[in-house]
This record gives sequence, C-alpha cells and structure tokens, in this order.
Amino acid sequence: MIPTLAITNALSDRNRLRTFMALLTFDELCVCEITELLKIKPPTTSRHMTILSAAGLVQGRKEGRWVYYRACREVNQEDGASIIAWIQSRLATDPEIIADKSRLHHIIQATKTRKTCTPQRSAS
Amino acid sequence: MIPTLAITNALSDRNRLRTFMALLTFDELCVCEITELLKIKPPTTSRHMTILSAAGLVQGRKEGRWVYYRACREVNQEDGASIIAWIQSRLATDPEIIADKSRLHHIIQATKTRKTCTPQRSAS
DNA sequence: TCTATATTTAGCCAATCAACTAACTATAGA
DNA sequence: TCTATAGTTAGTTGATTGGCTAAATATAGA
Repeated sequence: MIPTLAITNALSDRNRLRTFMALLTFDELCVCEITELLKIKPPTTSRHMTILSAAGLVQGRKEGRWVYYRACREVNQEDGASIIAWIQSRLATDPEIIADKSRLHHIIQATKTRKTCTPQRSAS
Repeated sequence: MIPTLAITNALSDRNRLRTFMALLTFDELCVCEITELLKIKPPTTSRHMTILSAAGLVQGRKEGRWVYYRACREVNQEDGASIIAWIQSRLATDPEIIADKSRLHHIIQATKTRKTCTPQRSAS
C-alpha cells in the first residue's frame, strides 16, 4: 500500500502535478528548466523531484553540473490500468497545463541559446 | 486542475484509501461500519467522508440516523482511463486491504445481528 | 588553484492536516 | 416530552509539508 500512497501523495501537489505533466510531454527536462517553469527556488524543485523520484514517477540522470529528469512510463502500468493515462485524460486540455507547455517551449529555446544544460531533447 | 488534485489528495491518506477500496468491494457501507473498520472516532470518519465526497469519489445518503456511502464508479472514468481500475489493480492483493475485507464481513454480520443500520447490502 | 555555477542538504517558518474531545444537530423510541 | 443514539461541526494539538534562506557539495572553466 505504501508504494500506492507514495504515488497519490506525489501527485497531490499542484507543482508536482505540473512537473509530471511537463515530463509526460517533453522527453526530458533539466532541473533548471523545471525551476524556471514553476517559478520557485532551486531547493524546492530539488525536494519535489526527490518526492516524485521516490514514488517511481520520474528518474533523474546527472550530466556534469546538470540533472535531467524523465517520466517513468512503464512502472505505473498495471494490467492495462495506468495512472498516466488517467492523469493525461483529465489534464491534457487543462488551461494551466497548456500554458505550461507553451512557456516550456520558450524556456527550452532560451536554454539552447545560452548554451547551458543542452542535452538531446524532443517534445511530443 | 483543482478537481484532479481533489482526487489525488483524497486518495493520499491511508485511511481514505482503505475506505475507498472497501466501498469498491461492498456496495454500500454505513459510517458506523467504516468507523469500526478504521478504528478511529466518528468525527474523524465524518471528515474523511466529506473529503472523499467533495472529490466526487463517494456519495452519501441519509436514512434516519444513519448515513450510508457508495463509491461513485462512473465519474472517475475518462476515455477509458480509470483511477478506480488503477487503484484496484494495485491494491486488490494488498495484505491490509484483504484483511480489511475479511474484517468487514464480520462487522457487517455484527450490525445485522444488532439490528442497527441494516440497509439492503451486497458484496462483490 | 581559485572562481563561478548548478544542485542538494539542512534548518526555519507558516500553513495544512489527521487525530482527538466537546458540543451540537438530527432522528428514533419510550 | 425526555432520553438515547448516530453523525456532524467546532476547536485544539502534534505532525507534516511546501515555501524560503544559508550552507554544503559537485562540476566546469580560467
């Protein structure tokens, strides 16, 4: 039961839900991009990612000074039932999520221009 | 986004998750039965049910002094994706949920014997 | 080696929350 | 009408949590 609670808990905060949705849309995001998206301070972002990671919802990798996170798409699928499918079906058309997606395009462009934290990336 | 957060929030408490699972198994339960299952005081049960109800996960009906709750099975289904299916696929075999189910059979029998809060009821 | 930068860890704070008790409201029965 | 019972509301308490700042750690570059 604890693992299920860890997931529901992780997804019961507005910023963490926005982060997870962003990661379902974009292949991979850097902590600094998530920080800029959410408009919070880096330590807070770090803490949120720790919670999502501990719940098995995301996975991070370090590259130099930068840490990039991806959504884990398989582990949350049980017998065809998926919390990801449920979340996306509910939030894909949410105004705030759509705005986030738009802003992230610009954030990503900006990081490319500055030539910082520029891993291979793609968006669906 | 608020309605989704209301659901994830509602399901991020252990006792509320147990309650929801119990209601997915048994057609309808009385507040006093849920209270006995969770081994908490009635005011706490009342508050939990208010949260689940506000999230649209359960629905209550009053009959005399007694309040009975049912799980809402349709409203949480979006384009075939269902949080109910996800929850059940993860928790159907959880030891604590199984123990709850067993205890509830006895609790229901006991309420029948005492001839209190005895609505029509069935279990899957 | 020193400086700059990104992220994490530690600690603090205000807000929130699950538990409780006490009181209240609603209902049933004598 | 009074008493008993079930559930809700109000208030309190200790624990938890999301935000922050400061400090620590890791990495890159000069």
